Amino acid sequence: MKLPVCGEEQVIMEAIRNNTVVVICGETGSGKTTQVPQFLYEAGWSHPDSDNPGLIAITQPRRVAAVSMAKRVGYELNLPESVVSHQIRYDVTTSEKTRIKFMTDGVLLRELSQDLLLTKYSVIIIDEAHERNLNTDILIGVVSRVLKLRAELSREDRAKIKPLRVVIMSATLRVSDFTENSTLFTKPPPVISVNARQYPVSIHFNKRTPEDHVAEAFKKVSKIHDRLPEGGILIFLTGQNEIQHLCKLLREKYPSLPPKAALEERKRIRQAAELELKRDAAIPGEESDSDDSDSDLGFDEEELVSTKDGKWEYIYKCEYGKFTYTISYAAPLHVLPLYSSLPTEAQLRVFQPPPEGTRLCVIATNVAETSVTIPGIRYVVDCGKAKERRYDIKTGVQSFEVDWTSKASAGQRAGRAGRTGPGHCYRLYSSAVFDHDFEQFSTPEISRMPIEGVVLNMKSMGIDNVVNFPFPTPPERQTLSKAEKLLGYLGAIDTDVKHITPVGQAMANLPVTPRFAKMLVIGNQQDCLPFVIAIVAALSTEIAKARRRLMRKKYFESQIKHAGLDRSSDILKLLNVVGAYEYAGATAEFCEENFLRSKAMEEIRKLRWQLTNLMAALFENVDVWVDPKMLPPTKRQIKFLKQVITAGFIDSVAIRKDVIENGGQGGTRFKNARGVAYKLMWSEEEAFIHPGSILYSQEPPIALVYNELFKGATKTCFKGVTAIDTKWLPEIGKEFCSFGRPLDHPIPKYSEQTKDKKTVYVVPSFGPKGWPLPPIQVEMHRKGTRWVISA
DNA sequence: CTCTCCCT
Repeated sequence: MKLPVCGEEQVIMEAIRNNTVVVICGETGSGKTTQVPQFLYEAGWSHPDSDNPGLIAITQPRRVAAVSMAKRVGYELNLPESVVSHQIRYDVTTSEKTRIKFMTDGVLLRELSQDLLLTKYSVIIIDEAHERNLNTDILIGVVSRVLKLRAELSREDRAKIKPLRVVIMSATLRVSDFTENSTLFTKPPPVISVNARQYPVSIHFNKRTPEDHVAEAFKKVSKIHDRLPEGGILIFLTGQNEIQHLCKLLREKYPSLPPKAALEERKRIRQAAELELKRDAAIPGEESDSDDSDSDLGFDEEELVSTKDGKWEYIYKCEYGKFTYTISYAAPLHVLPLYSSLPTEAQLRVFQPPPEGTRLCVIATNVAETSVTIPGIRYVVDCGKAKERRYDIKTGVQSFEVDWTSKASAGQRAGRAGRTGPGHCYRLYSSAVFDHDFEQFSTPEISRMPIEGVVLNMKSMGIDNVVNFPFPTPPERQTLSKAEKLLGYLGAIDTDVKHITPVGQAMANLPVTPRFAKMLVIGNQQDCLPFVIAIVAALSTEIAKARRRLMRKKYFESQIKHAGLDRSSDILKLLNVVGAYEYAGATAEFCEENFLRSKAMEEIRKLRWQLTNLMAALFENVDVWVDPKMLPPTKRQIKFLKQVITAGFIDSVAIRKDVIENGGQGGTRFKNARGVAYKLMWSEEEAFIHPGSILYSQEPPIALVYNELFKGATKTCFKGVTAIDTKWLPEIGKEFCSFGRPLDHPIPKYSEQTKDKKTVYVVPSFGPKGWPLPPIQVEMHRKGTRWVISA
């Protein structure tokens, strides 16, 4: 079958020739991703002698897509991967012969900070723009400026610089944020719509919206499986727990062993019934009336009446009439979970055909909405909800909340049933809920996330005035200023003019979030850089594996083991884990035994290599290598590492409530951290050390820094805690500190001879709320008539 | 004691 996009080749190519920006809309299955690069290639684009000699670039939001699309196009054009290449974070196949390059959008953003004009390229195709990912949005903004620059330079010297073309591809028609945004494109770009190769999907709404969508999904899947013709079922739920629960229910009801004999029996009974009915139908007046009392499935071929002791009673209907029979088995269902933290092997099982005589039934999260396409799906069951990460920009508190998805995303989910043939989508909510409670589109990522990384990246490209940046959807002013403030605390930008500093420039060269980049640039002391790199690599990757309930004790033991000598930091515990993993030979068995996700550990390993090479390349006098037999840090190094961590999280300090209320001194004695409240810098709420932290079972520290702050069902908890010494704060957190008057006790000491220097105790106050800290000793000197604290 | 999904 010819791809729908091929019918539009003329229109698309003409539009690209006549416009610098073109938008192409076409749902999954239209073939735009694989075909548009080929149209360009075949029309001579990227050919060294042509008018547009630069490469054809296609960006993807996901690594797998970049790699597999490059393979596909290379295969279709019969060209090697040195010509149709890909580049993702850890894998490049480009060569000097490369003509078409697939890459993740993050890769192109990084290239932009090296070469703002994108001189290598003649066309940039930005795919999946409808997903509104952070990187894609930023890319569209930057590229809109590059277009103008290239156009100007090309007018001056056409022989040297050619204009750039941009193609934005979207699966939905939500493109007005791009087309009608005059700060982005002064003249609205043309929009070309391509039909999709998609079969019709009938949508069935529930009459009423149930409280418990898992129970409702169970009922619906049972009905589909019992009554409807073959075809895979895909169920959308919100998270791992729900998925595992439904898996268990369905596996109990429909054991996956295929009782072949029973299946044949069912077929035999039905055939016999049909024959008999056919014979009866020949007698006039004996036709049965086909009432469709159960039309909610949209089928009435076979109806399940009741089940008793594992016996199933069916009413079988065909064009000749109706027939009732019982059979004593439950047809097997091949039930598979699918969510992203599942090991790769488990995820790959959904692509294999289910065992003979069983029906595939995949229970998935949002992964199956965009990134994973499961073959053979004919029925979709959609709970209509999705789990979303929320981020309170003012307080920095994160939470996970389950809410209705958008109409656009419900449409995507339904579409999954129409890839191989006509399908059905059962929505476990009423059409009234859909009409009234569903937003048209999901909120773009940029409106939901902290963006200090993006802002630093823009500053490094020379964009100082980020407020004027042509965002497809501008983030809130507060989000932007929060990002600039944090970059100020980290020393990455000048606090007055908000211009990038040399340190900031160095940080921008590192492919990690600014906090972690800060830790790297200050970490090259006392031979600590390899440790800092390992810590940053681990923090940048999701490390922990979901714990199994039965193994609670063992898990706890392994936590203690991982903590090693120092038990005052969850982050140093990560360092120990990385070290132990490498020492054990980086095996999957080690991960299994120690409650780690091997996928994450491999990612950490690759990231350590990347960061190590980068640090060595970026900084003179940095001499690091990846040592698989990395020894644990010494006591002195541990202290330094904690100070480095403090610097990275200097705006995430928390102090014990009882200590603050006691003027910064003394406080209550606690045996463990259970119920011990901490005060936060940016919120009036209190927070607690999570029971999963290594610090929970010890006397809680007076002060700590945390990686993340999470709002759970009952209270707000820290994630990734490091105990710190309040004495460090006046130095590491200068911008947050002020000092009160010298204390009378202990008595100030004056230097013997000159009397123009004295050592005194002062009470520092820290943070936006002026928390009193335990007194520290400082040296003061006389300046004119006043005493000032020496630097 | 429970974590949707991605990326330099």
